[in-house]
Amino acid sequence: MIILSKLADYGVIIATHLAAFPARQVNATTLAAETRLPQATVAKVLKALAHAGLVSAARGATGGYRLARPATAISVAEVVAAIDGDIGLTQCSVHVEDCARTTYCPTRPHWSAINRAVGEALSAVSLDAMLTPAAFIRGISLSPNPSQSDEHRFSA
Amino acid sequence: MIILSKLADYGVIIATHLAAFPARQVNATTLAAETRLPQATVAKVLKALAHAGLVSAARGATGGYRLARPATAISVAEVVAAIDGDIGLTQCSVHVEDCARTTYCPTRPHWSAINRAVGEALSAVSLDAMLTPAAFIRGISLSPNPSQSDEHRFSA
DNA sequence: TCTATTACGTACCAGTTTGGTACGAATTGG
DNA sequence: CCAATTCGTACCAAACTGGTACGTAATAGA
Repeated sequence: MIILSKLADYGVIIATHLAAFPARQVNATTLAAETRLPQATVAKVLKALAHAGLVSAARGATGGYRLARPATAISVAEVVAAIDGDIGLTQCSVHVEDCARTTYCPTRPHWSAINRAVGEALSAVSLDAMLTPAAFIRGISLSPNPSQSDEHRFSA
Repeated sequence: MIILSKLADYGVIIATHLAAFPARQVNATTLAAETRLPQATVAKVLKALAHAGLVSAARGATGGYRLARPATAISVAEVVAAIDGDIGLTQCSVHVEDCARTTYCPTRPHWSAINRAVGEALSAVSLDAMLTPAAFIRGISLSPNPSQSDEHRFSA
């Protein structure tokens, strides 16, 4: 199962790329080329980020985007939420009223604890941290071919 | 955004329900009625759980399903993985080879730490724990209308 | 001040995945 | 031998995601 949508993944890549050059104002086309992402999709992601106030947009001939706040003050959770909406484990976590089993479902109250753990994991990492070498976060190999490591896959 | 698929959510509900009556062998139709879930969907979920070895299926006239292991020895993560597959934050977490940006994408190594946090959050909760009152896990209100609480929603 | 260039923002369309259903094959107890 | 029950496969519909195209707004230069 994949937790993050492609767009949310792109959003983190784009935001991190912006964080790498804080003072620069860059347009969507250039950003797309530098990140190797489709131009139109990048524009769509940037729009969502701008709407959430994470990046500021300047129009006109010399316009472009830049981060609205320092990279240390923007968490991955914010970027993901800007694109995919609030984070919730189950349907009833986000739309409580839609669940017909509200009165007797025994499992529902327990999701909140797991929900919180996920949210905190995403909130704990800032864009700035995404730029630092991975080794600073955990003992992750920086080998050229990280697929040798099992770190990226979680198996029960 | 919703992290768990509906089927995975159903899977936890069904597995928890089975855990509530450990010795009983029950068929899919009865299980569907008791959980208020569509019969055909329950059968599909049970098939996935049986395939993963979490429940044992008995065929024939007096057949049915039961947990293959004690409820304390089955984690929510296993149930989810049985239905939705391995847990991964991003596409490249599960299918590393599919990512064309492998060589220069700076964000990828960092996902593993978040991945691990999510996996541990799901692994830490057993089916047995899902049956105990929520208050034992965190200070969650047990009021008849839990929607009054904000615990279920995570906002950045 | 006008015009042309540049880029943002919105609306629309196609593909894929997920959720749900129905039918047939196999197995066991009476 | 028959009936009941489950497993397994194949199929269909709906929702969502991803991608594209077009219109609108703003600025720089003349």
